[in-house]
Formats: sequence, C-alpha cells, structure tokens
Amino acid sequence: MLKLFFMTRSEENYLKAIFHLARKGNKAVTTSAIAEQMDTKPSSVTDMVKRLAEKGMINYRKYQGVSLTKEGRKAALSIIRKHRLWEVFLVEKMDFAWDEVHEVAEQLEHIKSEKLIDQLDKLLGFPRYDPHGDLIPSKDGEFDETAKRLLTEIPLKSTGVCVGVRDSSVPFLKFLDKNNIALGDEITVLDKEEFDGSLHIQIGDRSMHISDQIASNLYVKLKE
Amino acid sequence: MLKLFFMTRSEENYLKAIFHLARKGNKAVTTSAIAEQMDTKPSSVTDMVKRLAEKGMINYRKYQGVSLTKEGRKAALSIIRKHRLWEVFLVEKMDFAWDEVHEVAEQLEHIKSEKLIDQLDKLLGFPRYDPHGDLIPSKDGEFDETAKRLLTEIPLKSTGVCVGVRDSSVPFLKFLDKNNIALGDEITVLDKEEFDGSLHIQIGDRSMHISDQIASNLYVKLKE
DNA sequence: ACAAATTTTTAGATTTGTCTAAAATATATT
DNA sequence: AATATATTTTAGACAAATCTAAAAATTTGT
Ligand SMILES: [Mn+2]
Ligand SMILES: [Mn+2]
Ligand SMILES: [Mn+2]
Ligand SMILES: [Mn+2]
Repeated sequence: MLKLFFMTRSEENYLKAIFHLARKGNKAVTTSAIAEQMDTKPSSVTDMVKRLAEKGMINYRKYQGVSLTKEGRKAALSIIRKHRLWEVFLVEKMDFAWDEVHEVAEQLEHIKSEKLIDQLDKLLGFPRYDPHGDLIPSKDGEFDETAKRLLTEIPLKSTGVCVGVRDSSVPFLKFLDKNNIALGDEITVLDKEEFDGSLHIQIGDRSMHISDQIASNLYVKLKE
Repeated sequence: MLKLFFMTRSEENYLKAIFHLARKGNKAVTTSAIAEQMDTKPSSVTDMVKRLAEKGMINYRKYQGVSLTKEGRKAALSIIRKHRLWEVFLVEKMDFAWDEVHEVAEQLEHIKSEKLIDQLDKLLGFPRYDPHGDLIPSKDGEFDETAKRLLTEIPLKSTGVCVGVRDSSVPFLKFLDKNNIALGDEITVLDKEEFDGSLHIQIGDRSMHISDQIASNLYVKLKE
C-alpha cells in the first residue's frame, strides 16, 4: 500500500540535494555532505533525515549516512524535472539569459500542479535538455544520463566520448577521417558561437572549430 | 527613510485579504473578518496584524481593527497584479479553463522575480484584465476600478452602468436608440457565446442578445 | 445605564525548521 | 591497541505560524 505524503518545500530541497550528492560516488550520502550542499548545520540535517526516513523517502541508519528509496528517487526526479522545464521556459519564452534562470527556477520547482507541468512541457515542445545541457527527467521518472547525445546538446566546458554518428553518409564519414575525428575520441566543448551555433572544441591535444552541421551529427557520451 | 522588509508568504496573503476586505466598506477591517477570509482563528490574526503593524504595512489599534498604510497597499497590489497576470498566462498560454486557474495562481503570486513579472506582462501583451474580468493593477500601483470599461471586458454576471460609447457614429447611435439602450441604463452580462463573442444581457427588465460588435463599443462602469 | 452577548486579546501549547553546545560514535594515527 | 581527531547525534533553545482556552474590552439590548 502506497501512502501519499505531502512534501514541504524544505523536504523537497533536501531530497534534491541527496539525489545530486548520490549521483557522484555510489556510497551512502553523509550528513556533513548534505549540510554543506544545503548550507546548513549537520544537526539540522540529522533532524531532517529522520523525518524523511519516517516518510519512507530515504534509508537512514545512525552514523551510516542515507540513500534514496524508490519513492525518494521518484520525488527528487520530479523536482529536478520541474526545475529544468522552468529553466527552459525562462530562456525560451521569457528572454532570460542562461545564467539568470537558476534562482527563479529554485522557486518555481515547488509549484504544485501536475497540469501546469504537463502544459509547460507541451508549450516548450517536450525538451530533453535544459539551458545548461542537463537532461530533463521524463514524466515517468526515466533518467538515463549515460545515454548518448548529440555534441550540440552537451553543456559548455563538458567533455564527451565520441560514440557514434547520426549521419553515416560517405561525405560525412570522409570529413571525420580527414579531420582525425574518430569514435573513442574525447571532445570538450570550449565555446559556442551564438551566431551560427558552431563550436570551438578540444579534441585530444588539439583544438578546432566545427560547424553546427558537423556537431549535430556526432553522438557523444558525457564523461564522469 | 524607507526600509525594505522581506514579506513571508503568509504576510503577503494577509495583506491581500485585508486589501480585498477594505475595498468593500470603507471602515477599518475587523479581526474576525480577516479570520473568516483567511480561514483561521481570530487569535492568529491578532498575532499577525501585530507583525504587519511592526513592519509598517498596516495601521493597528487594539480592538479598533486595521487599515493598510501606503506601503501595505502597494505590497497588496503587487501580489494581486502577479496573481492576475499568472491567471491570464494560464488561460492564454497553458490551455487552462478560467475556473481552474485560481489555485495555481495562489502559489505563483508569491514567486519573487521582478524580471519574470515584467516579461510575463510583455509576453501576454500587457493585459488590463484577468480571465474573470478583474482589473490588473499596473506596475506602479495604479488601480482605478471605477474607470469605465468596455462591456466586453466585464465579468460574467456582473452589472455595469452604461456611461459612454466608443463608436459615436450615426448608425451605432441609431441602433442604440432603436433598441432602447441609453446612457444610465444598467446592464448585466448573463452569458457569453464562445463562438462569436456575442453577449446575452439583462437591460432593465428585459433581456436581449447583442453582437460582440455592439458590446465592444459600449462603455460601462461596474456597479458596487 | 447596566447586564448580556459578542468580539478581541492574551497566555500558553504545538509544529516546522533552524541553531549552538555538548555527548556519543566512528575513523585515523602512532 | 590505545589515543587523538573528525563526524554525527542529542539536548535544549529559538522564531514563525498556528491552535485552544481564558481574560479583557467592546457592543448590544432593555
Ligand atoms: Mn538550475
Ligand atoms: Mn540547469
Ligand atoms: Mn484568482
Ligand atoms: Mn481572477
């Protein structure tokens, strides 16, 4: 039997923080790590993790740190989905710059209305990535960050391993060979030209400039 | 010297309630009236009005009820402006019905971002009325509900006194005469046809059906 | 004008979310 | 293995926002 608890804004923020901390490093998330992430005191964290454990959102054993339960993960992904959809909205519809959206999205992510989020998703054309290139969890909690994606879709400064091509025509493959771009190569996106979407990339020890046409036909998997 | 206090969500809701209560009946707003409006206890109201008085948002004297100060009125209008702009957004951009928007707007009105509201206003084309026909306060706190407005712009079921015409051409005025519509007449909007925007109205003791063309050229002042 | 009824305020308790200081436990060092 | 250090938990306090019950002030009715 599944109980539906109301989650407070604070509880939602803790779940999100725990999710992000658990993503890097597969061990249990420590009290102090949460405290640092939330800019609060370890004693406050202890209080909160007890409440979250009570509600079945996390597994908690004294001195042993915490991990998300199924429901906890689902709740965290739901908040992250809302946060990132709102970020897309702010950039695409409200003329916000990508460095202005986070603070407002931190507020908007707590608005409770399933219909609003569904409509937002639709209005934005069901985007898969937020303005920073981060994957938007799907409505049913799907979240495969390891999936391959186009080089045009990864965040600035991030690095991906080349794992495939979308266009496998002879001219495109010949271009890749001629420019020494091969599967397995590590590519870092250094900068993006607003004007034409072309990318400055670092590939191995050399840097180069490639058109949006090229970048949008290369699949990469994000590193780390 | 003007101090800028942070207003909590609860304080904002109280200010809004006090504003709405003060609008009808020009006496001081009583503790029990606020308690009823906010669905809370009079003792809670007393606690809160002390805080709001402390912050300079209301005038409060024991047993004498409260009234908004300049800053209090400004703060209340700012919340109402946000509420109504979000309601327009939900109906115009998110396919919400006009009876579905209030609950979500109650949440969205507390989002803090001046830029977001400015952009929202722009995206919506600087609307003057919300989906229920209620006036949207302007950014600088202008809010003249007694201003004349077009018959097409007032809420369903509301009554206005006919105070002028937008089109003063001979054919239009002749039409009004022929149909016994005159300045000073009271008109109640009974229903609106979604299809062509035509209105079913009550005028004096008779009811009639007028086209959007007619209605959008008649100015009324809302009664009460 | 005075008693009765109503409204408002106070006093004290509760919940959420936070804090500081001290105690308990776990980890690192010799 | 014992000790020192770091982490975590507990205990107790506090502010915000609410409640109930009782006291105080106002308003109403005769
Ligand atoms: Mn963000
Ligand atoms: Mn983001
Ligand atoms: Mn509303
Ligand atoms: Mn409205």
